[in-house]
Amino acid sequence: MERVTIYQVAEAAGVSVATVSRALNGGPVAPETRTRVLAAVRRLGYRPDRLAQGLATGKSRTVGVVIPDAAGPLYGQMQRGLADVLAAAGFGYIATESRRDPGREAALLDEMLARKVEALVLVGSGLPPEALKARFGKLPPVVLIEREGGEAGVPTFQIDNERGAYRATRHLIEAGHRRIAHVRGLRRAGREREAGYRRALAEAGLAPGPVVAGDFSEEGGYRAARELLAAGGFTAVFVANDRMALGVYRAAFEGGLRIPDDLSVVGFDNLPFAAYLNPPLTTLEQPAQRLGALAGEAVLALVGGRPITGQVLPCGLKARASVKHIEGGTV
Amino acid sequence: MERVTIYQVAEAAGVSVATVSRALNGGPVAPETRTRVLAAVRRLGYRPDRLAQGLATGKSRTVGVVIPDAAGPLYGQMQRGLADVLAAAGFGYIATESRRDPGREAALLDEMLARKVEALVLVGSGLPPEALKARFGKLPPVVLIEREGGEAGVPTFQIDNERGAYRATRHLIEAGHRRIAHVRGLRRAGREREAGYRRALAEAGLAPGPVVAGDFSEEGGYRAARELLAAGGFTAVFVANDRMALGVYRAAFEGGLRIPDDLSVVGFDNLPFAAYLNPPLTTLEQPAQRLGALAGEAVLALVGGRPITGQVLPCGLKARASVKHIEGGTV
DNA sequence: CTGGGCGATGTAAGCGGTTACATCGCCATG
DNA sequence: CATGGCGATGTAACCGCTTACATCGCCCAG
Repeated sequence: MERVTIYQVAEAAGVSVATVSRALNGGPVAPETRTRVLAAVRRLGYRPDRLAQGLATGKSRTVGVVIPDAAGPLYGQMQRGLADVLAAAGFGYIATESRRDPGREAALLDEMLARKVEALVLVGSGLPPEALKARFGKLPPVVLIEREGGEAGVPTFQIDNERGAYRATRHLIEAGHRRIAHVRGLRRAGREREAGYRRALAEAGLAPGPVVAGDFSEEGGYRAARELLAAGGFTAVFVANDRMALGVYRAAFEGGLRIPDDLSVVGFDNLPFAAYLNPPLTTLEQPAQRLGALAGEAVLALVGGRPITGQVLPCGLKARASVKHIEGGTV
Repeated sequence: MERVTIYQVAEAAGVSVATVSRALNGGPVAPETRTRVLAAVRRLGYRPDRLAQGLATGKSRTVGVVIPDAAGPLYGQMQRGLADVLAAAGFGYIATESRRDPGREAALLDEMLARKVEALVLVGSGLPPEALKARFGKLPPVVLIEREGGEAGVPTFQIDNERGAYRATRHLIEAGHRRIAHVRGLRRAGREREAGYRRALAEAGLAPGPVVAGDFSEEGGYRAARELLAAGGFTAVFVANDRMALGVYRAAFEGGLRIPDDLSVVGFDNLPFAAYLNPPLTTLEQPAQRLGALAGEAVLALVGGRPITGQVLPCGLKARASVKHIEGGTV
């Protein structure tokens, strides 16, 4: 691969390499010289070597993204938002999965630091920032997405899980439900959604219905729902995510319960399938792509030395047919 | 950030930088010296700068991945397979979405080449290799996943869509169906699946039922199914992917048809929701993670100068309750 | 005893850029 | 007319690492 270097461009344009570099990076160059250089660049097909640039400047124009689990359905959207704003600014990114394994995560970070990433985007659960600081000493700027532990100067972007869950639950209450069960999720999102659920109930003077733990998977939702149905005593259930809601649908069907006539269900995430279930699932939409885009802008700000603060994004209720307005009644 | 360089390690260990480099990279070094160097490395927390290494060796230990659409549900799995084998070999990767936009794709490749990727993994549809060659001249080794145009020396890994579709259709035929409709997908996967469908039918001496075009989305499946149902004349339908199958479920329900009693359905992909639909959807499972892993191994082989050939992976039928065994009858 | 060979190590030249500093005209000013 | 200042450009050092080549002991064979 006969790479074209800046020297060849310099020679072709009849100037020095310094001038070529300046012409390319907006340094002080006579307009006429600049066009000559650019012409040579084009003619030769010159493309600056990012590695060499990085070595010389200490900047790699790369950001590292660490995510617990890339298989999540919303991750794709988030990544898209992030990638777009970064790419527009000429930044590349390297992304990797931590699999929720601290050792693995540390190794990934090590590798990223070796590649001189200019910023780190940490998504979801993982090593707490203090642990990182202890292990790695000085770190490049960090942006957190849906992750705890953002101190001052570490912008955190997240979905308002608590408020979303609150809205979901309120939606059920307003539909006339008085006994509302909950299938809980995992980790922080799970806790926050449960909190919102409880707040809505408390505010309405209602006792929390049965609450059972799930693991965010279809199977987990299914098992949780069976447990719930065995107990009975509720007319609606707020499920911490759509995948589990699917399991709930299944358990309800097997139990001979019709949704929403016998049981109303609200999910969370608004996955693509939600609108096409039978009945269509009422759920909360997460602005995942926007979350990614905001994080990307935060990265750019931080890299540019501008301070920036995080944000909590609301999620919107998608009311569909899985919730029934009732007068009374109990499973 | 006071980076520790190889010079500091050399000084601390009382050797020259060359020796440090050799000790680290398995060059000829006296055992005693090596331990001394490694001790210094540990003590100082030295971490080689990948950029500088890359510049010096011409190798970046990075591979570039281009994918049309990262939001696809199977992409996460594929990426996991790929990332794992790459990471185990000390390779990082930069991934980006082309959005099926040739201009964008070309720009991405340009950026990757500038970063001196040692190999390219091209996923799904995109610029044909000849176009790439014309635009970029010499390219690093390329591995194709689910993409056309692999010539000699360009290993291609793909799912056996045709055979999968054939199996799906056979499954319906064996269940007694004689009039089998098809909701077609897009691009190559769509064409291949349709081909398998037609082959199974032809082989069984059956006429292809109504075939209507879909776009792989729930909505597309829904619309296609409505069109199909308006025509009628079939007892089963093979849908080119699970998401569209969901739309078919919806249309069937709205049309008052019960699945599988009035209509049998087979999908493709085995997305997580498939097993939890009502009824559970019979579909074909794609070994996406394995596909990624194989591609990763191919990259490693190519980078190591070993030739390697592509592979076509079969997909397995997950028989579930959306198909009914029948004696006769027509919608 | 001496020269050759070999393994361990050091020296220094790149890799392809950026950039501090020096140089060089040229023009306005005193 | 000499001088200072300024914009455009060139020179060369440096970023952190790898590696070809030189050097240096040391051991063994002649």
